[in-house]
Amino acid sequence: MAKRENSGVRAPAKDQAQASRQLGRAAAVGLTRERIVDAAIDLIDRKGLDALTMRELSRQLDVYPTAIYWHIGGSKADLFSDIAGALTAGMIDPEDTCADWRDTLRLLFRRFRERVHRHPNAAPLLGAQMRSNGAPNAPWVEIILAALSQAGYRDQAMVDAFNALVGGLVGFVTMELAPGPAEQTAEWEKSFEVRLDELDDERFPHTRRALPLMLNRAFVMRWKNGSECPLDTGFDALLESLLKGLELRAPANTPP
Amino acid sequence: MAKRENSGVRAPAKDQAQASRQLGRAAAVGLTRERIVDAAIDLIDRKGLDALTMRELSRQLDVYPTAIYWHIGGSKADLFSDIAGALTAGMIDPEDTCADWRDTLRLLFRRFRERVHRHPNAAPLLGAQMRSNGAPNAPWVEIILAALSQAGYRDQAMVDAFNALVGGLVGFVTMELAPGPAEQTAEWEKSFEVRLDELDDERFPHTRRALPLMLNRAFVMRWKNGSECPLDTGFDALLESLLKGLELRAPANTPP
DNA sequence: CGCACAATTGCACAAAGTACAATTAGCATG
DNA sequence: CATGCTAATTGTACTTTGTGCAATTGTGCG
Repeated sequence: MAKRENSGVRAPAKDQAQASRQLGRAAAVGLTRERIVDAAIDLIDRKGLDALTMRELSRQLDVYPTAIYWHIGGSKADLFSDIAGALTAGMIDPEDTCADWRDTLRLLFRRFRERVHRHPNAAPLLGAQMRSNGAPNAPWVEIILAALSQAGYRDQAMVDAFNALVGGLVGFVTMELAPGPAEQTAEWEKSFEVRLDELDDERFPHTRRALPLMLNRAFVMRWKNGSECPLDTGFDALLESLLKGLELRAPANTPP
Repeated sequence: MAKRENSGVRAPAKDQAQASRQLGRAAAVGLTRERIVDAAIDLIDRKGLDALTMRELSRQLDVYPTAIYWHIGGSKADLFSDIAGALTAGMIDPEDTCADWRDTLRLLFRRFRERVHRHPNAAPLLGAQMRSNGAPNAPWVEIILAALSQAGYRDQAMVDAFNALVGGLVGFVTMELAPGPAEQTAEWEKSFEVRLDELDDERFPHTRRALPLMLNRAFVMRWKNGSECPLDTGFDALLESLLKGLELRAPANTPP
């Protein structure tokens, strides 16, 4: 089932520069893939990813749910794809390269993280979509590869380094913004502090010592979302350590 | 709504060492949190995360859906929590430490990845659950912190390094195993190769060159799942680079 | 003017999460 | 052995969601 064959009537082309002709409220004509995706992102930002239902989305657009399907094609998954595409589109422009490959990568991934943090509720989509939007021509792929080439990487080692960078850094952000089991606050914090006191000083000395610094500021030790409590310095540590490591492990060393 | 107050009858204690007394098929007595979670994991392994519905699960257990609720408490999210807990439980035993802190971390994260790869369909749960299962006493937290201490890290720098390690490596595995927009194969591969030929050699020279090595072996350039096409060497590159970087950026250097 | 097609309405259904009351099973106690 | 009390489960029923499909309207072109 769900075989998406090119059956007769297809969704309109993506680049229809539709005349947004004057419309009273949102009646007969408007409703583009773009408008749908924008509304979807807005909805996700305001009410969370779970609140994005076809019906609610259609309500926002003042249309019937099935009208949306006509534009985005088959299924809700397609909408997700479009959303992920819209969020990553134009994230990087190919001219943003520095003399030093390290600076190029810093710029690239810092900007990526900053952009994702602007839509924290949509983060799960991005992480999931990292498996092939089918865009081998993404400009940032070329940028990363060029930087790695400059660092002295070739062939398989270059691909490995690429995966290390993308998987590690994008993965970090995905986890940082990962949604949790919904709502818990006061009662939860309480039970956490209780377990804190139960911490065996013999078996967990380091954990015990570091705990004040880790509460809500480290993975597994937090109950707040990464958008409320960002892990800025952790991300920097990952980025800088990774760059340092890549530099030293490069087949041809290039001192700063 | 969904306020989970301690209202009267609660779910049974987690440690009920229930006598699994002899039961014909699965009628009156059996049905433990443990049995439910096991069946859920089995279902996820066989049919994917989306196939885990309360109704299907209840069918597997030969019970009514609501019987499950009685055991796991309130909602499906709680079941997810339990599953994530069961998957990570006993992953590491506290005695697994090596003389060199680098070896300790290698052992820890390699084993983590291996364990997650045994249940690839459940990977999204793990990533999401990395935000506080409410387990500050997880043995592996202590192990990591101890290793970092051995490496010369203290206080905030230690926490940052902790986040870098966990976020980067766990994030990598999460992304590696991220599920995609379901089914696409032949038709897809075709359109991918077409875009390959369209790749502008002027603008994307590195991408073009590396492409044969990257097809299904690099993020964004693959359509297969990470369980079909694991990114082994990429993970190793991340792990080793990160360790190298952490070593060199440690407040107090410790040569190998 | 009318016809083909783009865009949307309106309905309808199956599947899923889960609340709620009724019922049974199992054990401790009088 | 009857009698409760609570643990465990059965039935039922309601709501929300994704989505298929036929009917309907709007719109530009010959």
